[in-house]
Parts: sequence; C-alpha cells; structure tokens
Amino acid sequence: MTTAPHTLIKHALAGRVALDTRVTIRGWVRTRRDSKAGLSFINLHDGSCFDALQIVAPAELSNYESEILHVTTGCAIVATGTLVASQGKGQTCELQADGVEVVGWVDDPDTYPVAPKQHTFEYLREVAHLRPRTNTFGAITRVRHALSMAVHRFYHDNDFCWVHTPIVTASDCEGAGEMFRVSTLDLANLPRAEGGGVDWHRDFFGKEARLTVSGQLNVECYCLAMSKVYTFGPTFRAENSNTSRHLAEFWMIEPEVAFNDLHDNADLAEAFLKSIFRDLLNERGDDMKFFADRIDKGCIERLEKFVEASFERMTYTEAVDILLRAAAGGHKFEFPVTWGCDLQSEHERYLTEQHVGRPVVVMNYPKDIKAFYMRLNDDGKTVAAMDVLAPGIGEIIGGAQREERLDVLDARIDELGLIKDDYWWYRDLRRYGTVPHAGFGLGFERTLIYATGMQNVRDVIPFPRTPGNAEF
RNA sequence: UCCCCGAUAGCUCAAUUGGUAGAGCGGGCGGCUGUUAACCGCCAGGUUACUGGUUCGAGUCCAGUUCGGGGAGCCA
Repeated sequence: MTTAPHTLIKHALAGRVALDTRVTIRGWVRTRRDSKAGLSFINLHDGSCFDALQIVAPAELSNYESEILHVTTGCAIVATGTLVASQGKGQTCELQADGVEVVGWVDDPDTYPVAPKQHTFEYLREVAHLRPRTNTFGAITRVRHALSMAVHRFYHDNDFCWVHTPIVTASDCEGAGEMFRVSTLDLANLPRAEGGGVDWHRDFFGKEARLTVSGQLNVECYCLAMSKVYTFGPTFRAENSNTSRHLAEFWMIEPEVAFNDLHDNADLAEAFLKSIFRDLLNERGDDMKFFADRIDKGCIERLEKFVEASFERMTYTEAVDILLRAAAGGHKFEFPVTWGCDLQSEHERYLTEQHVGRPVVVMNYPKDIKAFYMRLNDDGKTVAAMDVLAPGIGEIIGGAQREERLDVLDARIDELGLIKDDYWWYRDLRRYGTVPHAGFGLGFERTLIYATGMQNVRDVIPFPRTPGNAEF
C-alpha cells in the first residue's frame, strides 16, 4: 500500500510549507459556505491541531455542482491545490483547490449527530464514537496525548524504568476496592467444588482471577531491584461510584523509589506534576487557549501559577487544627472534625480551595484510616501517608512511604485481620534486602480535568466506563 | 448505594392557574455575498422517555420504571 504524499494541517498553518506550493490535505469537513461569486469555502480538520484549514473550492471544479455543493458537516475529503495567502479575514493562508475528492459521504445529513454548534457533554457521551470530531474532544485528545508523553519523558529523563505490571491478578490482596472478576467459566453451568462453592481450579488460571486495582504491590518488587520505577496503565474498580471524579476503568501513574522517605516522595510528586504541566503549556498552547476561552477561563493562569509556586505541606494533625479553627470561627461543616477521623470532601475542599488556594500535601495520617502497607511512624499513631489535594478535584494523588520492617508489617497485617500467606511474596521483599521506599498513585483523568477545567472525568477519556455503561 | 433535580423536533431550549405543540441552530429548496457561529425567504421534521392513574380535557397533577445531571460515601 502506498500513501499519497500529503500535508498535515498543522504544518500548513504553521508555515512549514511555503506559500504557493502544491499540497494535498486530507480530513473531515466542519462547515461549508457557498458564494455565488463561484466558489465554496470548506473548513477542514484533520486532528493535527486545533485550527481548521479553509479550502477554497472554485465552481470550475468538474464535480462542483454534482458533489461540492452537497458536501455537509462530517464528510471526508481529499483536497489538492496551492497553499496561498488568504484574501479573506480570519486566516492567514488557505488552500486554493484544483481538485476535491469526496472520499466519504455523510449518509443522512439531517440526523448527523455532531452539528457545528454547541452540544452538551451529556449528549456527546451518547455519541462517543463521533465526539472526537468536535473542537472540545479534539483538544482533549491532543492534551491527553501530550500529558501522557510528558509523563514518560519526565520519568525517562530521571532514570526511571516503566514497568508493565499485570492487568489480571490472581492475588486477592490488593487491598481497597471491589474488583472485577476475570473468568472463562460458563456462568450458566458453574463447576462445583465439594462444599457446593464454585470450583475455581477449573477456571482459566486455576484460581480466582480479577482485574487489578493497583500496580503498586507488583511494582514494589521491581523497585527493590531497579531503584526507580513507575507504572502507567489502566486500572479497574468495581465500586458503584457515580460521581464526576470516578470511572470503573481509569488510568493511573504509580512511581516507586527505593531509599526514598515520605518527604522525598512529596518532592517527587511536586517535581513530577510541575514538569508535565510545564510541558503541556509549552506544547499545546492552541488547545489550552481554547479551554481558557470556552471551558474554564482561569485554566492557563492556574497552571502557570502551579509550576511556579511551591506546594503547601502540612501534617494531618495541622490540617485538623486548621479545620477546627475554621469551625470555631463559624465555618459550617456538615461532618464534625476530630483527630482520627478521615477527612471528608468538604474538609479537603476547605483546605485546598479556601485555606491554601492551591494544591496542598497532607502527610502523616492516623494509621487506623490508612492501608496496612504504609510505614508506621515513631509516634505509633500515624503512618507516613500523603495525599495531594487540588482545588476543584480533591484527592489527585495518594501515596506513602512503605513499611519496610517485616515485624511491623506483620503486626499490621495481624491487626487488620488479614491473612499473612496471601502476602507471601510481598513479605519476601522485607526478608531479602529490604530498604525504605516510597511511591504514590496519580489519577490521570483527574489530572486532565485539573489541567483543562473540564468538570467530569467521563469527558477526558475516549470511552468512559461507569456503572451501567460500557457502550462503545 | 443514599439525597436532590431533570427528560418536549436531529441538537439547544420555550409552552401562563391543567385548555389547539413553539423558536433558534442543524437539514432540504431558493435568493444574496471572498465567505468564515454568514445573512434573507420558504419547506420538512413530534406517540412531549416508558407504564399506569386522576380529569370533560395532561407536556403540565399523582405513582412506578428507565436514563441523565448535581451532591454524598468509596477512592485515583
């Protein structure tokens, strides 16, 4: 198969193609306007940048009457001609076409779901297969890509290894969250064990298997060999969560660094977030300008401040004091604050939005509200956990220094009524060359809504999976 | 899962105390114009989410269901 030489619209618009040279442009029609002066204007997108290229189609084209005048939004065309300075306002250059081939027609223009107008995001979710053709989802797609590449660039440049932790896991010890089962058994005819329960030995993996809720336990193994590692992949939670911040399938980034303590961990989180946002501002100015114009006025300024200012850091105990003072000063909280309680959304929002006004790292939570693998502090009451809270989102990062002492880890496992044997390989890490280490998890979709000002994680992932919805 | 709100043309929304179903955009046709959210005229387009109830009469009131949104919990 040969590919006809063609030009991306971003290169044509950026001046990488000299004026008065012949080019071929391929893409999808956004709008068509006819002039009785004997020409039509076609706005064409190809996804390579935010802006469209204007195609000037003269009436002399052999298919002008028969085809060009019937082109509607969504048609796919290949236009060949000369890139020229525009005679009109609104664009610097345009394609003076001498040939326009309609490659793909729109069957029924009357009901084409994506009109060149404002649609609600709720509606566009119902046409998720066509929403990438809108300005907003084109911009989101490019921003998502740019941030993904920035993530890999940051870790690569800082000597991390990207570790592909498994999606399917047979260890039922990943901790928090309901998990999706993975099975090839016939649900209508399950093999039974002697007690009447399902005989999982007959299943594909010979035991119960599920989709991962975190790559952390696996990536710790590689951390204690490669020193600096991270995961970046899909994660699954079968929670019945119906909010603008939860998905059943989402992408998470989990770095893990040997010999790091909690403060190193917070330093890493800060340097990491600043790096990817700096890259985003540098690379996707066109899309970020769109988000600032149409979605969230302050999104660029917010990121610019973010990469300049240092993170506010406080302990859980300090956070509780701040909240108690706020309550005493008349601020109404639905849930009362006491030392030992988990921070509610309203508490996190107060801290990050009102008290600090930017992201804040809260560290050293009471051990009773955190996971077993978090390192017990010397006070015996708190663990070396940290949450990064962001305005408008809440928890964007959750992390900790891990418990590297086997006796302390075992005591925690016992305390929580967990079964030691289930964690045999995780415990082995503490028997063979254990070292202090720390890491965190960053929700990628939450990062995207923070960066763009979009309000729902369902609108920053191509095909959102939520309770009751796996269409497309 | 809990609380609150909503569902009317392809899309975004109107419709008075219950009394003939409307507009803009999009689409078709025509006019005008180097146009650009173009503009002007005409036309087409509806089982008012679904099921049942109250009523002479229901888009409107009541009950249930489905789907969607906001908030909460869980968390990233």
